[in-house]
Amino acid sequence: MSKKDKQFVEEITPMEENFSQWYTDVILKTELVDYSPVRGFMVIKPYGYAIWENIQAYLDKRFKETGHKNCYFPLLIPESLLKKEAEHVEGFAPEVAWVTHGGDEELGERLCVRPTSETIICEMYSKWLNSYRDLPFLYNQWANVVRWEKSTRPFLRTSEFLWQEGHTLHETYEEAEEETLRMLNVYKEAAEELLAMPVVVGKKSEKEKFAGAHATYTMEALMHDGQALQAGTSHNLAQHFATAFDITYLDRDGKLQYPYSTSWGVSTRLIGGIIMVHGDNRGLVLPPGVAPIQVVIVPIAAHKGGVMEKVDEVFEDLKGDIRIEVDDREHYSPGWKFNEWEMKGVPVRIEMGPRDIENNQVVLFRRDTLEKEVVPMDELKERVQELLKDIQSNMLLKAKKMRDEKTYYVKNIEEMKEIMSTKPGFVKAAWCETRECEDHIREETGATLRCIPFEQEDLGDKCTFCNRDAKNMAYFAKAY
RNA sequence: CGGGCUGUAGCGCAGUUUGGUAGCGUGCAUGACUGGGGGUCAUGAGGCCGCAGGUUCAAGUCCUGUCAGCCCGACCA
Repeated sequence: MSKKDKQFVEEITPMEENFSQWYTDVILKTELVDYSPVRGFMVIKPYGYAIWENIQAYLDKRFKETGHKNCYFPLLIPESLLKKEAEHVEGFAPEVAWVTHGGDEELGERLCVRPTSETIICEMYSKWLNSYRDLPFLYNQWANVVRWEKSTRPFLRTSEFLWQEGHTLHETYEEAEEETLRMLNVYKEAAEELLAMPVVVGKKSEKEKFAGAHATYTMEALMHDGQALQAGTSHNLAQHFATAFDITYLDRDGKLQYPYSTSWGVSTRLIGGIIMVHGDNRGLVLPPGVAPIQVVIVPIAAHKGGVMEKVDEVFEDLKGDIRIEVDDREHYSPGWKFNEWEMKGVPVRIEMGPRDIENNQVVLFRRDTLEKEVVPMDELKERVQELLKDIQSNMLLKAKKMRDEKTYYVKNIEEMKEIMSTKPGFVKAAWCETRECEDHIREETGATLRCIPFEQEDLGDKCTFCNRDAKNMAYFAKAY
């Protein structure tokens, strides 16, 4: 390896050496984000934003298929509204940003920048709901929210982030519960089908649930460093917000009733998940489903014998179904471009040079396995489509394998402590579901309850940690 | 919030110990040659040394404050 090569490789800190530094290096060098002048606020650059747009497109379609409509509620919420639901305000108060002035004038009531929109949406819902015939309300909004965080990391925890928040009203508890689980399932499918990110779905403990919720469901993904990422949540709010905001309607019998509400959201945090589940020491590895560029064509010796003509031909042929770009920059060498696009995680690269033109073939490179293959020109389109599908499914398999390798059973808290300090990951255990035990586990091991999974395994009748009667099998991990 | 570290050209850094004309590499611009894994040569442009005070004849360098970022930990979801 030449001195220069070595220098290049060292641009990204190896993940085994320092995972946090690797993450920081990757997001900056691949131009997903940049830091803004305000602490905790990030700029999402075009390459990063394009990933978000792809996530949005998929989810927006799924939301509409499941009967939801988009709308938009204001950024600012009067303090009096925020305070209406006691647990909710207690949970969010420490991290809301306040607007106190309009121009030079001090406001009569200060306004908070939404940390989430339950309150203002419920306020509006109380005006809009009159009859059982109006139900259900199935609305979603794509928005930004602000939570004043003490320590931040781009995508994973920022003071402002982009997300969608669904807010629904239903006649019965059962319907609300069904909606809550339906949307969690949409998230799970998005994670697995689109992001190739395996998730564990289940319920949060009382301690971990959303401020003001009756029950919180979550999907949890495991990152390369063995830490879990809460990748999406769905809350059954029961009648908590309806009563607090006095949302009422007349039912079939002419009686005044409170509806049941839900809320659910995923955010730009998902992008952080993609990076940390799939990335390697060369940089990003993007699943074709969300990759802004799925295929890049790198012409070699572009000025020679009909190379560009053939490149244009291939580009025209593929561009209808595939997000494809031609890297025709003349001042970079092919080798430089190979490395650049690998770092940026483009799933498939097509190399086309004089040799290929002569033999009526191209060279294909796939980012997930780093393998090259030679393909005859007339099989190219078919092969590329096949390859994109194969990469997508292979990435999910690979991620599942990684997760399974980092998922452990333990016999007691000492064993868990050992695992958390040496080879962190998911720990499955029988659990009593008491707050006392949960706090103890956290203190001893640094791990928190991730969820009580829907898919249960029989791990015995006694709590693995405190020997009380176990209620369910649960997942624990250190979390982002 | 605590501990450690950093801020000098787009990026990576040296210069700070011992105050005295702003440096290197890379990138960028132009041109030529090159082109199958981070090319070669030539010419050129690019600096409120994070910001604000202070000490001094003189501050990138010393002092105070402040802002931002990174790493480790705590907190939070």
